[in-house]
Amino acid sequence: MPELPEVETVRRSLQKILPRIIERIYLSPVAPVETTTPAAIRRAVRGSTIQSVGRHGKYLLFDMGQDRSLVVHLGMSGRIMFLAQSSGSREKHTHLELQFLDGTLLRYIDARRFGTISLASNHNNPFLERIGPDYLDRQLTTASYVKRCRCHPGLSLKALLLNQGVAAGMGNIYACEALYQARLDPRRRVATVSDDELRRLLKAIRATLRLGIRYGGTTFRDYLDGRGHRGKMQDFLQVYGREGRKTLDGAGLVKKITQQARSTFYCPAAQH
DNA sequence: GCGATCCTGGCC
DNA sequence: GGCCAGGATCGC
Repeated sequence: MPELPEVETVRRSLQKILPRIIERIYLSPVAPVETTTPAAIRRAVRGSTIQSVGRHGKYLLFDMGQDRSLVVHLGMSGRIMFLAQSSGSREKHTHLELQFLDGTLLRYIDARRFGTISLASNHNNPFLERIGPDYLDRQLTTASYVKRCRCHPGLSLKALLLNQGVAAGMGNIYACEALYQARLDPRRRVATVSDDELRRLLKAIRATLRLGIRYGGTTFRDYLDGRGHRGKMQDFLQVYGREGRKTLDGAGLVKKITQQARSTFYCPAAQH
């Protein structure tokens, strides 16, 4: 569910309530823990202070100092909730709960369990090793982006954007939106796309992601930020979810196709 | 490169 | 009951 703008919105909402000292941790028996064990997480977390929250692509990195971070990926259905006080029982599918020294709580809820909970250090992060630079990282120059794209000549543009190894943070909604903004056909293979078009694409991607952040992300059903607020970006999408209707700006009809077993929405009249 | 797969819930 | 969903990995 959450893509870069949603994760960034969550990050910002949580940053405001930090730092806080962790007193107690609850992990559900089916918590999606990866590359480490629940016991190691309990050991690392208890008594430590969450100083700040970072983000790389769709990963949230809770910095606990001493070169240790709690890594959380929200998958398709993951949500994080900050609670000023313990209120009754935990929601169904709560997999992680941190209770802070002042009685406040942080909960990670994920029905489908496509998310990830893990531990990392600055120099050993098995997740970040696998993915490319964050799309909003200034280190990702247009020249280096074009170079990275050229490593995947056979991918369609849609698959290129969803590939987190090229650069990280795009998901299905913003990929469709960015391709519309760049006026590029999602079915085109990278090999048929010029350097100029790739530069245009990167610009469109960044503009789309920033717009998503400005509107606090896209809420279709479950997405809420750390304080329970809905996003507003769903009211500004040009193509996503508009099959058979016109693009929001009225440029043309939106068509829905399947690529990599996922829905792509685009406007054949405007994207080439 | 592409499709199946992990999992639950909501909607037709 | 079947299909779909904002993600990512694995095997062909």
